[in-house]
Amino acid sequence: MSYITDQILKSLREARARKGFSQRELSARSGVPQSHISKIESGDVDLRVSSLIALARVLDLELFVAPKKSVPAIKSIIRSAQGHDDDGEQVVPAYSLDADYMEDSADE
Amino acid sequence: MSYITDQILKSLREARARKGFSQRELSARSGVPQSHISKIESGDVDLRVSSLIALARVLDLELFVAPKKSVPAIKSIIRSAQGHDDDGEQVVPAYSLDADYMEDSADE
DNA sequence: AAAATTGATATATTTTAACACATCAAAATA
DNA sequence: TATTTTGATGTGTTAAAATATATCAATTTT
Repeated sequence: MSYITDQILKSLREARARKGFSQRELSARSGVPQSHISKIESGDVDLRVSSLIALARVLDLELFVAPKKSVPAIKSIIRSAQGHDDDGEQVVPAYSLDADYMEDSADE
Repeated sequence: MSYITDQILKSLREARARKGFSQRELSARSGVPQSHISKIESGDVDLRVSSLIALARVLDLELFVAPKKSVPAIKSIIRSAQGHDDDGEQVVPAYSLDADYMEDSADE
């Protein structure tokens, strides 16, 4: 179903979205072809570590290996790192007072 | 020089050592050929993510992606996780009172 | 409405990881 | 010291990642 971890997959997709990169832009910056990025993000390719690192680099992510037992603590750290702004990049605002987009909407 | 991160490489080697597995035993448990493990540990192969995950699994490690800025905190957690025992597996004792091995020794 | 951008998908080719071996010197064990 | 185990290395084969390139429907933008 997916050669890669859900955590990694999710992080890649979200990080790209957060940066506002299209697959083509990420491709240009990382050197990985857009068609390949698409396959990677959909999880149906067993990519090489170098490819993963190349993408992570551009997305300001780092690849790791950690003892299983320290996973919960690490996930908590990651959560807070992405959560509220803190030295962070431009955090896309969930809403904006002077905007006139969003006629109406619901979820997320 | 090395397709993979130093952190990952080091973790793989140390985890195997900690568990007292030979490359052949790790091979048997993970399904990755011994000859390949050797190449991987010496860092001159751009392995696939599935291989890395297979090895990590056996070594009680997990593969991750984290925001660069949270790296220091994570490394600190990892350090303490490997450091002193804490719910940990069998931690190989540095010395033992009723043992008659180790005529003499020094470091580590 | 027209134009541009986006993610997904397809094909053909090249590159290389992964495999199954087998061998070897060095280190550990008997 | 003889034996076993270890990590490293090599060869040939196979499977699949990675590439370049092109296309397409669906959005998004102008």
